[in-house]
Amino acid sequence: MRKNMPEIYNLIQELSWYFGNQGFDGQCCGDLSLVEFMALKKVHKEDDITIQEIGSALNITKSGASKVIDRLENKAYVLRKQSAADGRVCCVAITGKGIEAITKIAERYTDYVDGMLKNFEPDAVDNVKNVLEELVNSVRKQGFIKSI
Amino acid sequence: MRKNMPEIYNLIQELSWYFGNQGFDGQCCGDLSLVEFMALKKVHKEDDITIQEIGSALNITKSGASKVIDRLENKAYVLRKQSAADGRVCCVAITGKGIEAITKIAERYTDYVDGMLKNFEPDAVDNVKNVLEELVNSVRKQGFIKSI
DNA sequence: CCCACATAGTTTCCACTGTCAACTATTATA
DNA sequence: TATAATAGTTGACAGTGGAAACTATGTGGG
Repeated sequence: MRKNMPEIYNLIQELSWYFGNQGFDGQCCGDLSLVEFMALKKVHKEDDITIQEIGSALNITKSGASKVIDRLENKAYVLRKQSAADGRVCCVAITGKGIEAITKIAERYTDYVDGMLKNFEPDAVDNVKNVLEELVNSVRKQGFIKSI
Repeated sequence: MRKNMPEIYNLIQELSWYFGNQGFDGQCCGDLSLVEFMALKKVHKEDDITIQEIGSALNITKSGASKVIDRLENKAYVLRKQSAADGRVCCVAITGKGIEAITKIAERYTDYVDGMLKNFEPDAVDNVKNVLEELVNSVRKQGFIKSI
């Protein structure tokens, strides 16, 4: 095992706790839970995304994904429409209200991050961004941690 | 709003998703959920910690914390004992089995992190560690994100 | 062209979680 | 000593996601 790895793991896990479900009392903003918000972000980034794609992006089953989308649809943040190419496929699209919600929440988080880094020099901020980009690239490449 | 903040926030959130509850299908290792594991880590770091301290460290209610400790105690990973100084206070201590479990899980995560960083030069690894330390110090200072 | 099979999504049943509020037990205070 | 404050537990409850069965649509071999 290489040097520093246990420390790095502990640091990532602690940081993640603050940005995870427990970080904000179950509601990330208004009426959205964290999964709902993450799913909404996916839909925002990739319009006409399918249920399964959402599920695998978030590491939940298609059954779970279907329910997350149910909730988002009930709140009028997304719309389901049948794919023209394949009648089985359900294309999910974000609504104006959805974009509004996502924007507001992202602002709130960004404020929080801004507060975190308020004493960082511009160079240090750039370095933070670069490190995080490299870490995120790595986790994307590795995929989710497999449970035993 | 300063430059890079939205990007940094998005990167942290994506990274956190991989290390959060969804990152490993609800079970982080063997028979522990993520909250249970985080609570166990707290107990390990600070022996004779109280229920409320665990709750506030993890941002859950004392009721929730009590149940997490219930589960850990049923699995024989921790022990409850009454405080000698104050009969109301419940000191929680980790057992040998608990230490074993925590060690095994930490190893698994550390392997994963090691895989993430396998192509990083030693200097880059040090830089990652420093950045994460600074970020964690910042979140500790700011505390949990308040929901609206 | 039809039937078997594959695939996308939904639904039902279920177990797990954490909160709220009420409760018990203990300690502090006036 | 009576009252209030505090630590922790418990019961009722709602939210959540998984497994498996189900529906509906598409595909391919005969």
